[in-house]
Amino acid sequence: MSKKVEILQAATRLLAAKGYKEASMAELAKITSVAQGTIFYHYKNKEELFLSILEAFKEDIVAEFSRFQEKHRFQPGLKMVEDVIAFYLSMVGRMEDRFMLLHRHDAYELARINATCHNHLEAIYDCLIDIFEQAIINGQQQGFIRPSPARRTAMIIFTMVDGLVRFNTYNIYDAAVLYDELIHACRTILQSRAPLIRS
Amino acid sequence: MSKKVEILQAATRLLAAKGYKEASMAELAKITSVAQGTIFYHYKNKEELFLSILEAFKEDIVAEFSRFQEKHRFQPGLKMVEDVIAFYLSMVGRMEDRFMLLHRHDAYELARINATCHNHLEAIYDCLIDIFEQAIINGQQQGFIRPSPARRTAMIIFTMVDGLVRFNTYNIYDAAVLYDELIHACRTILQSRAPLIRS
DNA sequence: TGAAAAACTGACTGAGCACTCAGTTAGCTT
DNA sequence: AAGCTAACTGAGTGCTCAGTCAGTTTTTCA
Repeated sequence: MSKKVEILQAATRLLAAKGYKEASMAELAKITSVAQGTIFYHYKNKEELFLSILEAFKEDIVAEFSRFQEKHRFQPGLKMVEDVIAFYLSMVGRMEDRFMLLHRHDAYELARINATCHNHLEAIYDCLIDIFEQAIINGQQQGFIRPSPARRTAMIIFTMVDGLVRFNTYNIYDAAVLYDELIHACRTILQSRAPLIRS
Repeated sequence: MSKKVEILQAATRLLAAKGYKEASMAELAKITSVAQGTIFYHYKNKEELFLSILEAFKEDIVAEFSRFQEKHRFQPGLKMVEDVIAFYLSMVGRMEDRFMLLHRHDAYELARINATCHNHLEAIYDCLIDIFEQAIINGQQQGFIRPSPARRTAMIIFTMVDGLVRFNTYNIYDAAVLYDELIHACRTILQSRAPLIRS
């Protein structure tokens, strides 16, 4: 593996664990057994390195989405709700570092002044929500999921699932306890035949 | 107002806006028109200042909770769902800085090695979730809300509402668009009489 | 094989940082 | 007014940091 890729991967881990400002280039150099100068040979500066991490994340997320689409296109019924949540959680597990990065403020702060960063973030979130949206549209076509604006419903479901992940990361509550409750809540929101009672 | 309180308030704003590491004591001194030494006269170090901010937040949140309890104890029906969400969102608006701080990683990182910080955070989250839990228990007693483990349901609702706030903070999506969808989803999850269909 | 290009090195720099401390000022008591 | 304490000052200290650069090693390819 090239030094450039090694640096990128180590940087992902380090920046996720410590945050942008706390992670130092000296430590990154030490971890990758490389001189500090080498890092700056491959990446103009710390910011560009950070953007490269985001870009690689974006590409991997998009690839995950295709993978999901192939697997789950013909999955019938509400079982799909569990599946899509399980898929999302497994993805979080496989890309723990990057989801940690996504839960930090560094990227959003940079996005305010850097269009590239903003675009990467937008693409990542669009893709994450696409996963839920596709499942909802699929379920609606089959009649298992009640009609609703699929995109917005997907965003609601996404915030619920992501909230669980966050609880887990923050280490304040045991998120595992909430898993069944979450599935149940999602089913309730989505399923057809449950009459809507407005008070 | 005493210099000590002025420093605390300015620090809250600065740390919320910039994050723990990015916010410098020199800038804080400049903002409050005070010598750097003055800050360290009142607060032993940056960490103690940060803990003081969290402590003040905790106290204010607890006070908000009593305020809410008095106002909403006898609110009937599912209207309460809108009310509790509106109350939460108004609270976020009134204490924007501190909720921003709560959405950063700084506090959770410190909580890992500092018990005081962990306790403050736990107390804050407990209180925030209490607001939703109380409303749910209330609704369940009146028969408007289906029986369920109130605490866990409250946590689910909390993550949804907090997710909306986060979307808004992150500036990636227009969160306002989701408000009606959120209320609708919460009602669906909570209301009685909607039969539970397990596939 | 030799020369050009690419990859890599690490000592160095200047800026910014949290925190200190010897000294000054303001407020309070008697 | 005198004496004491609490509040405040800001230049100074030692340290860490991102980024540089002149020089060395490795790779490429004709």
